Amino acid sequence: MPPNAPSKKPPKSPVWKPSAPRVKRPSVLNNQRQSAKMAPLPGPRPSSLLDFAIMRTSHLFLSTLKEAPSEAELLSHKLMLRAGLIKRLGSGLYTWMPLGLRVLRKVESVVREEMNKAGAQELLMPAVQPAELWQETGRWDVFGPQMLKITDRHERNFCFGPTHEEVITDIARSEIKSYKQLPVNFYQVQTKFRDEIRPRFGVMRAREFMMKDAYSFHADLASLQDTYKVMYGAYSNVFSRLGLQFRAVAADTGAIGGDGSHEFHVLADAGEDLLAYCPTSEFAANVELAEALPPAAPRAAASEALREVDTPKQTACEDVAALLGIGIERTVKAIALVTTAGEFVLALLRGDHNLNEVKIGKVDGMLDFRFATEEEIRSNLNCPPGFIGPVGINANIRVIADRTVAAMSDFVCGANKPKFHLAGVNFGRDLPEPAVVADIRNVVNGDVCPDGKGGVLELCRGIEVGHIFQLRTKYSQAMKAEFLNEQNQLTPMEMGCYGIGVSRIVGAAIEQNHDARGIIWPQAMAPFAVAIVAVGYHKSDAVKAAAEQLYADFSAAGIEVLLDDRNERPGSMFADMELIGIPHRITVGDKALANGEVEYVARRAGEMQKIAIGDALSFIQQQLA
RNA sequence: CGGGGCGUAGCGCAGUCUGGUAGCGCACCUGGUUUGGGACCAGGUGGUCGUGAGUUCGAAUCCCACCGCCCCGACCA
Repeated sequence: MPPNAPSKKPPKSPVWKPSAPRVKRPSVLNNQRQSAKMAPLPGPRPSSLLDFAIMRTSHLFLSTLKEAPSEAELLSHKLMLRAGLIKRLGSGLYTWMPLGLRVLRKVESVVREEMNKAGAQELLMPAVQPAELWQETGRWDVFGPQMLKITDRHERNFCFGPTHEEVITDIARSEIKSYKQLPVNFYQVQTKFRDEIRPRFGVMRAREFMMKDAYSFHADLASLQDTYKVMYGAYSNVFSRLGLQFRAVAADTGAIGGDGSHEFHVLADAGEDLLAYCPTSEFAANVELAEALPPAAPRAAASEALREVDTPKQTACEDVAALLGIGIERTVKAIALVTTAGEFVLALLRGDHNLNEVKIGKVDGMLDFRFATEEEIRSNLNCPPGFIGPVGINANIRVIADRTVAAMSDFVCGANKPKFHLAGVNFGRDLPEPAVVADIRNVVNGDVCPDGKGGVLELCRGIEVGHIFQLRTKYSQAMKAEFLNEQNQLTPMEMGCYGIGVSRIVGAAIEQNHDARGIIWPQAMAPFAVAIVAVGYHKSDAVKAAAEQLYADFSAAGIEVLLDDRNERPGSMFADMELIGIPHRITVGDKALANGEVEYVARRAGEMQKIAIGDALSFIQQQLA
């Protein structure tokens, strides 16, 4: 405690309590301390928030690292830590340092502009929400451990908001009484908290994160669909403006059905979602949902005789195929599953295909299935795993065949006999036709696109950065958010909700835009548009004067510029500017200056070119246009 | 929560097996020499070795418990 701290305890329950009570100091003292610290800075420096666009490295809090902390695995996470954008406080909790916050604000502002343009209105709801609202919709219990529940001094229950449907619906029901007030679309940019099972990848899967969430209210479904389309467009604009490669994909609409939900993914190899898309059409879907069409050609007639083949050690389809010298697409694998009702089921897939658990879950009775244990396989088929197949099994074991398998003939599968497989197997002759034929596999590269336009699917990975959803009346009914329509009837409002992971976008953008030297910011989210590196600033008056002049000119032109005026070696300055990803760099040095020139390097292209110093401003303006 | 790994200076690591004055590189501070791709020399600052409890004359090191973090699986912006 400072010597002049009050000896009296603060009052017990003050209306307002400063976190560190101390006697008021003359403000002059503070100013003196500040100016004493900051006075030695050369040249003009930012004196207020109005000068936000103007910055120099001798003033900016920059903390770069040569080595990434071991906590980070993912490249974007490492780079964010090395560039000093973020700092970890706890698992899934990050401080946005000044440089990082500039980036986050850039993303926010693009999002705000597009939301406003789309007719949404910004508001700000509390981060902490009373339990009662969540109990109304039943989600207090349903949301589960992902929700951070807290208790106040009166033992009342609250949560730190993981999302805001309940709060916004509460607002709507108390404010909106008439169809004349509809439609309306509210949004906010808020800190959310979701107690993730396993936070990882830095800000890409943090527990506390920044999200833009919008909620629209409508008198009817047509109006909801209109706004949904507008928001779809707004989201596309946001990600385009941010300079990201992205894809909107059809998402699971669950019980609601219809064309009601899309996810927006930034394409990146490190993405957690696998996507299928068609390069020649608009089709794109999460692999969990992408339909695998039945083969175009009907099943060929049987041409081989059924025979047993020796497969002493071959349990995997690819090994069996290799042993027999046939393609793996001639093999069929059987996967043993057990339903919650205890039914033992065989799922048949082509050897090179993989089971899609979401799809098979939609087959009758297969909701909440699990994989059979080795004991269950042995007792039902009298055979160890690795050699099981659909031939000669007990007639009451249900066989679910993938569409592809159902169209196969003369295939190879397990013989239900250790160390043997069967070849030349044919449905209808060697075993009954399968009880169920369904789409139960993941699509693969080269599958025919299900939109019927003749394209062929490709797979890629994506990071989900946005999700739009037609909620319909789920919340408005539960919470009685009703209005009077033109016929004077009380009607629940149609609702839509639209989320963007603002902080996640920063990580996703780096994942998509980096090289060995560091981050390469897309223009729209760069913390600074231009870096001026002054080589020999503290040694050469000419360099100093030229760099300061450019800095002043750029600033006056409204360009966000970072002047590197440190007394560092050039290598360090270049390395720092590259690590933090400034898209354009002007180098001012004695050599080029002697010819009246400066050097320009684009962060991405990396090739240096000389520019007359008088042309620097217009040249950069051209680059930024 | 299950399986694996790690906690030693701001960051990266050695030391732990076999107990005996806590080390290296980077960063930071002072002085000097340097200055177009992360300089060099000299001198320095900084660690109750994650926490607690034990064993021991003596614990970073051995024993026990706890906490935290990271990686692999089920959640999602």
